[in-house]
Parts: sequence; structure tokens; C-alpha cells
Amino acid sequence: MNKGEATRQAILEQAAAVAACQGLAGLTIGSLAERTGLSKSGLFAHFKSKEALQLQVLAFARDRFVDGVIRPATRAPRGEARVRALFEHWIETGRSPGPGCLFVSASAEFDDQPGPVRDQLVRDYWDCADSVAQMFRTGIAEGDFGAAADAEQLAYDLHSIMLGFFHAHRLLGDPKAEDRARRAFERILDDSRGGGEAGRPAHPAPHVAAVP
Amino acid sequence: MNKGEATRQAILEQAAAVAACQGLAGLTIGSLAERTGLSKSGLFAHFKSKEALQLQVLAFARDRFVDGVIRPATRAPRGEARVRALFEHWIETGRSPGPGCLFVSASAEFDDQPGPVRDQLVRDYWDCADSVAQMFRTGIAEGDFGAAADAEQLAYDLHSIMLGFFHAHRLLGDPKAEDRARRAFERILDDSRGGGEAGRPAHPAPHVAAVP
DNA sequence: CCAACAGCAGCACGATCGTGCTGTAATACG
DNA sequence: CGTATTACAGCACGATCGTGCTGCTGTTGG
Repeated sequence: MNKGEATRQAILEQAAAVAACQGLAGLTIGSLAERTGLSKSGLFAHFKSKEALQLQVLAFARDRFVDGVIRPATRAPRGEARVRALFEHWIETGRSPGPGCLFVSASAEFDDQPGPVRDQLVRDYWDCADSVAQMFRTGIAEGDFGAAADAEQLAYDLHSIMLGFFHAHRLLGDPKAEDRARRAFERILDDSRGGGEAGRPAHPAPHVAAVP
Repeated sequence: MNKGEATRQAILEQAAAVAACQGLAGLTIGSLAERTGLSKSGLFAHFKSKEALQLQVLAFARDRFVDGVIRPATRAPRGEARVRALFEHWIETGRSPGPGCLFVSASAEFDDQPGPVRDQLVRDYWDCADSVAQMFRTGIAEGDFGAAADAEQLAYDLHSIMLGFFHAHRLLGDPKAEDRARRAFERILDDSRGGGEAGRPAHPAPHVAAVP
């Protein structure tokens, strides 16, 4: 399987770019066909339905995200350095239009529309959040962060920071966006070290899968 | 002008509900007509174009947000209490499906599509951010927060927290979402008091309007 | 080198999109 | 109460949507 898979990959590349701008629902077969130079039916033959196309675009974007953000971070030294590397690569994907913001727009688009796409988005988020939380957890074990810090809360906070950064950077074009995100990031790191004012048990219960 | 304006308002109410679920682009004339019991052309006569409809839906949602979040907060005592009231009402709008998340989804949808809708979204955000920053600024002046705190950074941070909350609550259905958002909120308040480790000048320059 | 097959274009389909025009019934105003 | 204006339905239009089927053409394995 060579030729077909090659064009399929090329289609997905274009599709991810379009979906990052127009949204997953705004990704139409016709416009995508025109963009890739194929015919509508020729393109459609690769994906049995539009929903399958959306799911494959999502998988494509997820692979890109793992390759561009998660994996480079895991190559950094464990602990705080790894979390910092994660943050830097994450910011980097937001600076230029890439598939990073695809998850942001898709999440906002499908948060009220049940179906396989939404389910996949939920799964992908939890996978990502688990990976990030694990990095924080390692940092806590290494002593880089306070022993009372909550790794999952930190993962949640970091995700919020990135949502805010994408909003400020992409919609507003705010030149201060990156600086603001960076300061917020430094603050949650700082707080994780000294800020355990009263000893909450820091509930370490793992999350429960939301959708069966 | 009575009858026409009344139905126009009723249409906008339904439209805001639809747009909050399907997005502003997914808000179609046909489905909205069916939902309101009107005919397509009869509904269309109220708005000269779809873009005008989108802009009016946005204005409707903004009024709702001001009435439901901003104004109740300004009725609370100035300073920290007002900021806390703002947060509580903001969270409240996210708990049940309302027009609050309309801005979240619309912002993600139009962040790469230039035009009047996007411009309006940018203006609305800055108006909102200015109001919020003003509340923090008052709190700083009253001594509720540290004198070195940055009101606009705090407004930015609060917005990020809300973005994260909407994501976790609406997409993931995470029961811990509210608790997580609340903890993040307490942290930025706490940090604004003690956390001025080194005296940054806390640049108080007002923002510059992004789009002419 | 040839047969089997995969990749793709052409064309067609029903549905729905946004947008007009025309007529009629209801409303507002004097 | 009569009239002028407004609110709305009916219908129609070109365009585009997602999705199939048919057939040609290039690739590929034996």
C-alpha cells in the first residue's frame, strides 16, 4: 500500500490546516478537494464518510501534537526541566498556525454535540492530561515541586493557560499573550513549591473515564 | 415598533441557544426557522443577511453576559468581594447551557476568519477584560490585593481559568471542574497578595485596540 | 510482461444552504 | 373605523453540501 496511503496522508495534512482555520464542521469535502487538486469523489473514496474523515484528521493532529510537543518533552531531563520543555514546545505550536489549535476549536465546537468525534476528543484530552500529569508527578517525586502539590490540578492549570494563550494570541493577536502565559506558568510552578498553606490531602484519585 | 421587535427578540433568544451548541456558523436559517415556528423567508426578513444575524446574536449574548455576570458583580462591595462575585456569577453561567459559552465557541471558530464577526468578538473581549481589570485595579487600590499586582494580568488569568472551566465542564463533563477552577482562582488571588518576589514595575499601560 | 487491482475523474442524486420576490393578513396610526 | 404600513408565508433560484455509481488509467505482484 503505497500510492493511496501517500495521497491520504497529503489530504490529511491539508485537511488539518483547513480544519484549524474553519473548524472540523467547516471542513467541507468540496473545498478540500479543490485545495488538494483532486475531485470530490476521488477524495471521498479515501474516507467512507465525513465523520470518518473528521476522526482521521483528529488522529493526524494528535500524532502531530505528540511528535511536536509530548515526545520532545519526554526527551528532556525528568522533573522540572521536562515540564518546562513541554511548555515551550506547546507555546511553539501556537505561534504558527498548526494543528495545536485544532483541538481548541474542535473542543469548543463539539462540546454540545454527542457522537464519535466528541468521544474521541474527550479520550484525546485525557490521554494528554495523563501524560502531562505524569510529568508533574515525576517532578514532585524528584523534589522539584512541593510534595503536597497536586499533579492533576497542575495539568489542568497548564491546559487552562494554553487555552488562554491560544485565545489571546490567535483571536486577539495580543503581543503580550506569550509573556502573560509565561508568567501564569511560572506562577503555578512557584505555587506548587511553597504554597501548601494548609494540608489538603491533595486527593490523588485517578480520573474516571467520562464516556463509556 | 412592537410586534416585529418582540419576535426579533424571541428569535435571538432561540438563536443564542442554538449557536451556543452548534456554533455561530452552524446556526442555519432553516433550522432556526423550524425552531421558532416561522418560515425561512419570514425569519430572514428580520435580518438582512446571515452575517447581520450573527452580529445581532453576539450583541444579544453580550447583553446577557453583562446582565448576568458583570452587573451583579458591580453591585457587590468594591474590592475582593466584587471580584469574587464576578467569579461566582461567571461560573454560574457555565453550569447550565447559556450564552456564556457562546463567546468561547465563537472565539475558537472565528479566530482565523477575518471579518466583522471576528472584529466584534475582539471588541467584546477587550470591553470585558477592561471591566474585569478595573475590578482588580480597585481591589489593589483598596489594599485587598498586593500593590505590586498587575490588574490586567489578573484579568487575563481569570479569563484563562474560565476557558479551562468551560472546557472541562462542558466537553469533559468533569465533576471536578468547578473545584479545579475555584482552586486556580484562589491561587491567583493569593499570589496577587504575597507573591511579588521581585519588584517588576507592574506595567500599567492600558491595552491598545487591536483592530482599527 | 501481463493480469488483477487500486486510484481516481465524471456525472448524477436529493437535501439544504442563503437570498430574493410577491402576495396576503395582521397590526398601527390618525 | 379606515387606511397605510408592517409582518409574515409561499415559492423559487442557483450554489453547495455529502454521498453514491460507472468507467478509465496507472500501479503492482506474480
